[in-house]
Amino acid sequence: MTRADAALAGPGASAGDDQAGTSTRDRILDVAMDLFTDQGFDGTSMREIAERLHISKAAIYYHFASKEEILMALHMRLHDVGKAALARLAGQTVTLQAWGSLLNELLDQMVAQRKILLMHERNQAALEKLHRTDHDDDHGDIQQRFRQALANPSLSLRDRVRMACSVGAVFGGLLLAGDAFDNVSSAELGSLIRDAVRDLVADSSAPDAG
Amino acid sequence: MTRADAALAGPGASAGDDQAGTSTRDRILDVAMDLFTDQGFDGTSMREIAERLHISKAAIYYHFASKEEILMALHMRLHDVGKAALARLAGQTVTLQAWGSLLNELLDQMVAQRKILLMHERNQAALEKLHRTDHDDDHGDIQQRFRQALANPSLSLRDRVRMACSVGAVFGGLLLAGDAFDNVSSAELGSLIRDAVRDLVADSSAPDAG
DNA sequence: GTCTATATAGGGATAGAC
DNA sequence: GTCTATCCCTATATAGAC
Repeated sequence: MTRADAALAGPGASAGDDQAGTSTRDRILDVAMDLFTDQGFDGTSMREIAERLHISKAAIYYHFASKEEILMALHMRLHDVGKAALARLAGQTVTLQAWGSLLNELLDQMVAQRKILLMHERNQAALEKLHRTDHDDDHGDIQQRFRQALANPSLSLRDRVRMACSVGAVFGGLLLAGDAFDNVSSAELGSLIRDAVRDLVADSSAPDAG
Repeated sequence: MTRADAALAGPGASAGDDQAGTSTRDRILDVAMDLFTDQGFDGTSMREIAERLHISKAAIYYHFASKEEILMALHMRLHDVGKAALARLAGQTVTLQAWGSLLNELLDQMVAQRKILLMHERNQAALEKLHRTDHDDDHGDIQQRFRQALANPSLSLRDRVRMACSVGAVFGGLLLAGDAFDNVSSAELGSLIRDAVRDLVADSSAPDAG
């Protein structure tokens, strides 16, 4: 019996660490995150992960039952962050203003987690497949909820487009620049993006769209 | 000898078509675009593409020498669009205002090409590998130029972040909503995104950042 | 906890008939 | 221009020794 069998049940701590990694498990996750981001999930083999850590392929299977379980563990690192915030929105209609303040609250965490955010953005296909396979998870997926809000017919089209644009703006500021903003402090980058988002969700009254 | 040998030399017309596809070659590209978007490049096999078209795997190899050549052909569909516009920026420093008007010009085309834009966003890893392999192309890559502009030290950090955010906003408005905006006309969606971008690049004078 | 095999499957690509 | 059949490689995952 391997550790991987119990891995799904109790994740323990280690979720928030970034440099982390005294444990082999965390080091596997860190390396996998980098490789999945650069080469994609399908473009990365267990052999590559093992080689970079100077361990064997089978050693990884001691910690994770499958390659997909590695991806799932990485997904959970991010998912837990937005979970609480998104729960607040359950049931109620999300206005543009509410959206802005939610984004405002989440921004610091998004800046901190931008590496894993990038991994998500670049592995949408693999992550969707994961969600289709494991439909035993009761987690209302974040993206799904997000799209529900954007489809809400009680909001004006203008506001819904603004909501989508504002999230895109955050992603753009964090991820689109490549390494151009790597030397910028998280606080400063967060502050600048915050200002930009504010301009997008500030209601200068809807002009014509309904 | 197969057609695939000549495919790299002369692409012919067919680049701008969207529903297109009387020719087998175009139908292959259309199907591949959808599958690459949904399942990822690596997650899609030649067998799947062939099956959906009710032709054989080998039939595809008559039109394309490799799977990567299909991806490259799709890449070119989008690349040609931004090429001309980006050429204007060569050499000169790109201000936030110039960035805004460039984006403004490109927006209609981006709306029209949003399907292929989404395919690009979701297959970054495969596309980068493509560019690493084929370094015989003289095309200054779009993303590369874009990141150069964002790294330009003669611009304030604030403006550079705004530039990244504004592009992200366009992507967000076009792609992040899933199918929520599918029923919206291109003209209206474009107009709403345009307004959002204007708010981001409008200079209300830089506050403190340098 | 980590190793060396190995089973098994699937993918990309080619050959050659029609 | 499309087919069938096949080659070859790499990947995931497992078995079992240490």
